[in-house]
Amino acid sequence: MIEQVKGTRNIANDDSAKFLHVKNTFINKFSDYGYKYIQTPLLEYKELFDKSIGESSEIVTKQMYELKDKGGRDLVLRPEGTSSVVRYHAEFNKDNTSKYSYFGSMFRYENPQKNRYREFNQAGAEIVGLIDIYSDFQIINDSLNFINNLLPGTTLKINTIGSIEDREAYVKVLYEYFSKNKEKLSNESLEKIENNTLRILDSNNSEDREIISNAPTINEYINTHSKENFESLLRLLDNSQINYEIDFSLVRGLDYYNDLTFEFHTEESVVVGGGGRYDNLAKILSIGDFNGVGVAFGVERIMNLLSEIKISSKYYLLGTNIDNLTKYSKILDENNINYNKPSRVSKENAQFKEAKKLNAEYLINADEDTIKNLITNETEAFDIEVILEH
RNA sequence: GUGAUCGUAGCUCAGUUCGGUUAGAGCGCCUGGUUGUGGUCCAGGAGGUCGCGGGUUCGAAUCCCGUCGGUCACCCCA
Repeated sequence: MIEQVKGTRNIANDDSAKFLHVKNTFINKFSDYGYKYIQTPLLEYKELFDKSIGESSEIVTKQMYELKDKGGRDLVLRPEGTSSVVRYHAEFNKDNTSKYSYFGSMFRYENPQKNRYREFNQAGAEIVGLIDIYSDFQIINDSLNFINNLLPGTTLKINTIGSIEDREAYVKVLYEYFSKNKEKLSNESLEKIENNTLRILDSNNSEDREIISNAPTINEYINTHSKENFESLLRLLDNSQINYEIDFSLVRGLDYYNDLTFEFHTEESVVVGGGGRYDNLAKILSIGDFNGVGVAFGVERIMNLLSEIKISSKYYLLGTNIDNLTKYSKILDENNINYNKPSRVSKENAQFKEAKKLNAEYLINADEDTIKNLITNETEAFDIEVILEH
């Protein structure tokens, strides 16, 4: 038996309807809001993510699917979507400001568990170009409208992490603080002191809790401009009656963020999406000097929280005579009626069972020239005019 | 990368402790009949490299080692 590749998923059976529901809702909503759907390649140069996500991030150091193609190029299966959108924008749309939405597979090599797979789908939106606080606001506002349509009760957590320079200064202070308190830190956190100091802050380890709670907060190191922006954004949210929770420990996994970071938490405390501002990403990639703000949702995380979606076919065409079946198919097709039918000419009882299983409303019997309402159990002579009126 | 746990029919599982005829059940599927109060019922049937590889043994679904995969947690993250 050849089994599936570890961490990949087959979207089939009950998942199919959920997947399509999430995808259609996302694309329709964001397209109504004016975001242009974009599909970028699954393959990108490794360099794109080395530079954008940052060499200190685990995504780059451990989790990328890397491959060399036959021309010797260093490629990766994309681990996230923002970098590709920004690459596209710089190449084909540089001087404009655009809203983009995307939907598709991302790849990260890590051990699978609930809500985390090696190939997973992200639904994302970006505003790239010349942007301001209103751009930040609408990414959050549009995201909340989308996610609360699927998962009511999902809430916003928000933070500002200041400029990249602020963060560098803060990391230095934090490094000194943790170095002085090394003996109180857990082994896991000790490993992070040199390369990933910031991440010690969101350790769940009980040993670390006290030392973290007394650590200097980033708040003191954030420049006044960033602070003012954050406060105006919070005012915009207040005015729109959007609830939020400020969480100073909210840092994102990707290095390119500055100022705004946010996450969406469901009632079950699952983080189904997150995003932030990335004003320096184009500069980091040396492809331009424009800004951006974006969001990404974990499609499987949303799917795992949806209750079962039942799909039904309104009409089911039944028959044990192939000529009768094809005759009725022609009539129905010509009148643009969607209907289901048996995969082959099987026994009548089996066809009837299938029609019931698929929650069909009407059963067209090609052998008897009748149509039966399966809810009221009334049978009458088949008449295409009656169907067209349904 | 680390740890726990599982893998027997399409699905859910029994059998594994303590090795022993031909590996079972329910559901689903197929055929014939029955049924128009049509999902029922009756009869028959198909379907299994016991995840894979190696080892121990007269003999392995069962014991040992390895490996692949599922689930969950840590790390990390959407």
